[in-house]
Amino acid sequence: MRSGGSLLVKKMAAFVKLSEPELAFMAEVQSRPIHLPRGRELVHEGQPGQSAYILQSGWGCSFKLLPDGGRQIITFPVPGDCLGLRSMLLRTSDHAFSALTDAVVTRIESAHMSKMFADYPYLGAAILWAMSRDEAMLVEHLVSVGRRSAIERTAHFFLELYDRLSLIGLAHKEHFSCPLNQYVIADALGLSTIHVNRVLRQLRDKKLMTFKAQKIIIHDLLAMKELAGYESPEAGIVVARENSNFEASLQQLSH
Amino acid sequence: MRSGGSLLVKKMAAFVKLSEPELAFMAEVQSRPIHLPRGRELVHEGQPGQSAYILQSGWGCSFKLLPDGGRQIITFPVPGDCLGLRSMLLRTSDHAFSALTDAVVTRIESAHMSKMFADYPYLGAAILWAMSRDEAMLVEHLVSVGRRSAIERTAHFFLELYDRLSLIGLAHKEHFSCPLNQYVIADALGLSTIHVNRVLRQLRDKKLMTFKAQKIIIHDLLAMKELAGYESPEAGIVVARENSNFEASLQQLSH
DNA sequence: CGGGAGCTTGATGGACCTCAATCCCTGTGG
DNA sequence: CCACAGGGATTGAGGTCCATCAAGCTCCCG
Repeated sequence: MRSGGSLLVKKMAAFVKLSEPELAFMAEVQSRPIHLPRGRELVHEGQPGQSAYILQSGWGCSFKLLPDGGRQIITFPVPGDCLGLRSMLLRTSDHAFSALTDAVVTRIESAHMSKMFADYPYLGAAILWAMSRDEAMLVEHLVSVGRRSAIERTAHFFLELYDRLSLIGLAHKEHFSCPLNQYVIADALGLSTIHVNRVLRQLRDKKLMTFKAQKIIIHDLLAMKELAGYESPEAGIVVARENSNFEASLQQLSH
Repeated sequence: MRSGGSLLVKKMAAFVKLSEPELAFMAEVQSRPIHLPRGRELVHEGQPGQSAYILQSGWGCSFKLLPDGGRQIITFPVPGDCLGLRSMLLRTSDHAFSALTDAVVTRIESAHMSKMFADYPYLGAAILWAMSRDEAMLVEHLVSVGRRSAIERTAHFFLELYDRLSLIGLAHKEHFSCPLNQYVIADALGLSTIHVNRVLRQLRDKKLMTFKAQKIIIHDLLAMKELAGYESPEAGIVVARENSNFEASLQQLSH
């Protein structure tokens, strides 16, 4: 796998094809790999002066804690995802990030990030696209928690995960490995652990999907989508490149 | 009120002080005002080829509909807020926007938006800051719906609204006008109308706040925050300007 | 063999939803 | 000036979904 950003680049390539210098730049701006043991908190809520990170391998979760000890998981970053882009602009991080498995990240200094916007506008556009995509997922998550029943919500969650992992080549046919336990799933979906367990059994009984031994098998993709009201995200738009300025890249997006 | 963007500029000024040319640019890129009658849908879900808009006056809601007829309201844009920034980058809008009162918006073409990033990096940074701020509110919304009880959630919602309106000068002391009805509040908070009504009565009985005749009066701000577990957002960071490139603006943010 | 992490199942209760009805206010038209 | 309609707020009764409490299970690892 070539140097620059590996899985992130793979994901971004669904949006815009990157040139050799851009790939080189992506490789150059990343710190050497930082290894996180399972359970390590990389970013704390309220921590000031953040950099951004790229998750290279392993899974994590970003979350907020409540005064009563409750926890809401915002998203589960998987390899190729960016962390903390938002906290670069807000002064402090508004949420925490913690590794769910042993993981590897690389850091990107905010100075490099701004150089990227200035000198490699296509990269900047691609990052904005990735941010928008994440935000769209966040919206969908809100819809789930606000308006979908426990079983719809759970089905929707795994379908989304399936699509995300497919994009970076970590899902094969209708199965993929998933190192989450029922506790963290509950905290993501706004349910109790026990109810998550019951819902998973329902899904199994309905022969829709099975979650066992860190493996997800989707038995009936169509019926799952039907149940969850799931719509696949738009396929990526590979932007044709005629010149390399940011203006053009955004303009093309709107046509 | 001077030309360029009025309330949006006022909001952005909490982040970075804008120069005369920047203000002029902001004024120039906006279309003439578009008047929307109450109830008009400006953007439909799935509509392709979006522009961004600035809401100049009136209130609206952005939302997603579900197959079963349910609706999840994502946010209530108020004057000075941007609409549809995200849908400029994703090919289609992932949610709808509808005017809740008679409203006025101006449009910004995506070509202008890219020119802004290229030629007025401070403006670009300010827009990214505004996007990040919106996303942080979205996260907080998710936390509310996922993990807070109905009364906490409701209290939190009005406190956030209070802070947002204060920022643009639309709240005075502890009261502000609020053209929402219990139906839309329910759809935002993931509750039924009836339950919203009961919760509002509880808040009234506890002498925390009153919602009557389109007016919110917060009687006990401290107790409200205590109940909701509410934290005010960081005060804006007014970035000192030494030069006008994007790199510097981002660098300064991280210190 | 013991212990711990995670999964599973049952019983009970509560928060919130649904259905149904009434009330209030405002605008409208005869 | 009053009747009426309609949007919105309010209240009650009953039911459901999901949380909480409590226990037992399985598997892995020391």
